[in-house]
Amino acid sequence: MSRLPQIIELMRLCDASEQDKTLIRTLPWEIDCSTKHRQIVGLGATPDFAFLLLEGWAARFSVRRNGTRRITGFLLPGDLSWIHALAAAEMDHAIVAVTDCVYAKVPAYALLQAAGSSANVSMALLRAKLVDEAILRTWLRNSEDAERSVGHLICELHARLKAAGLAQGESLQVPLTQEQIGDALSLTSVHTNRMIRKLREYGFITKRGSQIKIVDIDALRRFSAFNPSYLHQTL
Amino acid sequence: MSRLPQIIELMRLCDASEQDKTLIRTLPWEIDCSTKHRQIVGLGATPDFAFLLLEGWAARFSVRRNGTRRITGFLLPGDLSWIHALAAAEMDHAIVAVTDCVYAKVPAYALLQAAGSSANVSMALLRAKLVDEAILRTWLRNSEDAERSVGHLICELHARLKAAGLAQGESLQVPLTQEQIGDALSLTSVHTNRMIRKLREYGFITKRGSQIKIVDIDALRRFSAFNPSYLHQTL
DNA sequence: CGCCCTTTTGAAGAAAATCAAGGGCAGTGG
DNA sequence: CCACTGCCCTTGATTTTCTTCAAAAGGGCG
Repeated sequence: MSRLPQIIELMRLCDASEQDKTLIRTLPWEIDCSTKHRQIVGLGATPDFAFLLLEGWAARFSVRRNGTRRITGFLLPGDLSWIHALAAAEMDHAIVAVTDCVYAKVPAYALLQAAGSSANVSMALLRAKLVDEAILRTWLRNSEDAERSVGHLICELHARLKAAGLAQGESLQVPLTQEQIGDALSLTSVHTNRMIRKLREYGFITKRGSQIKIVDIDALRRFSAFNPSYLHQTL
Repeated sequence: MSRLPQIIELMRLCDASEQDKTLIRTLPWEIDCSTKHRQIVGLGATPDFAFLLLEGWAARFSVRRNGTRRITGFLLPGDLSWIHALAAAEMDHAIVAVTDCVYAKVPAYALLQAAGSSANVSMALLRAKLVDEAILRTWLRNSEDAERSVGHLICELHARLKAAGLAQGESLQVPLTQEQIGDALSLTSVHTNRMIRKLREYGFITKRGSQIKIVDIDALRRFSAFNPSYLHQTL
């Protein structure tokens, strides 16, 4: 399983010199996996490893006191979660497998050392964090209108999957239930369903099972006020 | 104006050695100020300096296409904004002065260099970022109920002001209009007003002008599901 | 086939937005 | 010193959006 070096997110984000690439390639790691719905990193845990998702989807997940859930972010293949590990801090949320997942665990000390010895590597981590933060801000900003929120999420997932080489053209595989989409947007599953139907009625998307096809991406992006620049994709 | 070294956020966040302290103290900086409502860092700008707020309040600010605003974070005295500068990235939002402000601009290259030469300094930046992110996540999670959201924001501001030595006991000065609070919580000013009234009626707070007194902080925190641990305050 | 999970639809109710109009207060200028 | 002005807060009435409750209809898999 020598896939890690090929897909590691870091390389997408820095002008890695050969030296940096070697540094990343020689990071120690350990492959692990999780079945659907299992918690990968628990609330309150202090992980001693950075977490690189290789296959499957995961979500950052909180439970409110009243029992409702809130998803505060999706992790797609290639995404890295490292800040709690490097800062030796307790998780303020959990990471849960949305589908069966395969992931690599990179020891925090090793990543810290790599970052300390290469400005490019720490810059790459920084840029990844910038994007994480921009996504969170965008989720906050989006709470404008339910149909646009759903549209925006589809645009975000499409752009991120495409950058990771996981979307064919304007089609994407979204292994989320409408309840999970609702948990991410603070909508009920019933209302989420109606908003998705509206997007279909408007002619923005078609859908077969979990396969979504964006019919007119420019129109959907305009409708949802989606501007991909905040994702800082260097494609 | 040699206040910078005393209040710099970094020192609160790392076990700074004498060497680190010297490193921080000798950072170059430039004092600047802004009047109320003026934009300090614009959308789309690529700031070449980190921004340390010394006096006054500022807000991270986006405008939706329909003209409504969204505040995605408040900057209080002692808060540092650096990631866009260090990553040389365009701002995906603006920073606006809520009140008249005094702030220090620390050149990005100097901060980058300091972080590169001290693991403690970069760890401090990391921990500050962890808190920023946790606050964003918490704002997302809070969209549960308007009265609790207002209560939670009051608790957050109180905890942060207290940590910065800017709150006397359970009283705090909040120089925000109800419209701005609404912009931060995605509520209209009318509804924000009603929710604040409810908090008063419930006996959680009293208010005279912009001075808020929390009558029973444990009760308000319980009501609003506020748990200060995500702020990682080391007090 | 039958079961469970998810999607879909309907109807009623709650939460928040919108529209509209006063009222308080601080600052300004006559 | 008082009227005027602008900004913000406050309250009421109405409408929209979203939730809640309920039930039926796929759809994949043992």
